[in-house]
Amino acid sequence: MDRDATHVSHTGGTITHLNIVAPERFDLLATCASHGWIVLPPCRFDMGRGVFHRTERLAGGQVVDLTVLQSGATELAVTIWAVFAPGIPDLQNIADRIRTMLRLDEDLSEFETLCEKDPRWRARVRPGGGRLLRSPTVFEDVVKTICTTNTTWAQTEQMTRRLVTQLGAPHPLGPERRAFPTPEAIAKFGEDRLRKEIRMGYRARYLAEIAVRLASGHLDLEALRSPTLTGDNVRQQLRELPGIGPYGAATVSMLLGHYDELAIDSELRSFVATHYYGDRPVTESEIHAVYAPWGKWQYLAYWFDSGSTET
DNA sequence: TTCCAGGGGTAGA
DNA sequence: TCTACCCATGGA
Repeated sequence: MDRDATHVSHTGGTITHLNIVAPERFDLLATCASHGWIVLPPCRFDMGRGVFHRTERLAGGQVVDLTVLQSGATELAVTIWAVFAPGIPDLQNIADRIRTMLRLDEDLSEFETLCEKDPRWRARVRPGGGRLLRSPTVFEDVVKTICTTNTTWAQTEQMTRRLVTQLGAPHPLGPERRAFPTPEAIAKFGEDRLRKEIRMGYRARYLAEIAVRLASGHLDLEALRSPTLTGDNVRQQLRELPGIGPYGAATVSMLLGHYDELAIDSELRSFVATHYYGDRPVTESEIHAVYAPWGKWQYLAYWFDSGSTET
């Protein structure tokens, strides 16, 4: 938390305000529009008002609704809707999650300097660009990534929506707003119901196994945030998860801030073929050749090259 | 019907 | 390391 919070009580609940300091050149709209995750629950975005919404289940189990608005060049105004008065640990917990989701602590100055050298890229990377939206937990990013494999984006949305609607903890003042399900909730639900009710297909087995390993304490995905780990270290550990292959590992490691490897999927393959190889089929080495000059920033470079603001 | 979508696991060479 | 095949689901 960056400043003292204030809160007022009202019928049935409390509203607490919290200010968070953002880095220079931060742009909430650019960050929210940067990744398809913005349309997957529990994320919501009010484009007209520029307000980012999340429903979060805090460490103590209470569910809160959050709205984030950019109130100044380097200031974010957070409003917390709850049925209790959040204490200091709760506010710290909420601030940490927002900082993680919006990558407020990531140093992108080297990438920005590289973009500044080329007018083409300077125009492409909008002010505040580069901070790609992610989830507050590695678990949520892993689950959502598995939901993107070998399926359409529409089905990814449907699977995620059913997971949150059926398994997410509801907000006490509005049960239509739910947090992302915990590993415990998914483990308890079980593989069979994930397949039949969430319609995850063969992904049900992968998700059930990961949830059970997390819930039983045999797996700690948050440890992957350790700054001592390299991108290769992170991807190697992710590859040990069922359902996470080369694409999934590169996607999640990118979300963890390692941009040194491309996640090659049908989308990237198609983009590179169209824009660099006259629309003919391309090999992986031809794809790598396009972005290799960007070194440790190559995935981020691809992201802006493709103008990825997809939904 | 058949194909395939922001792939992954496995067997066999 | 590379290839072929299978895996659930649902839209075109």
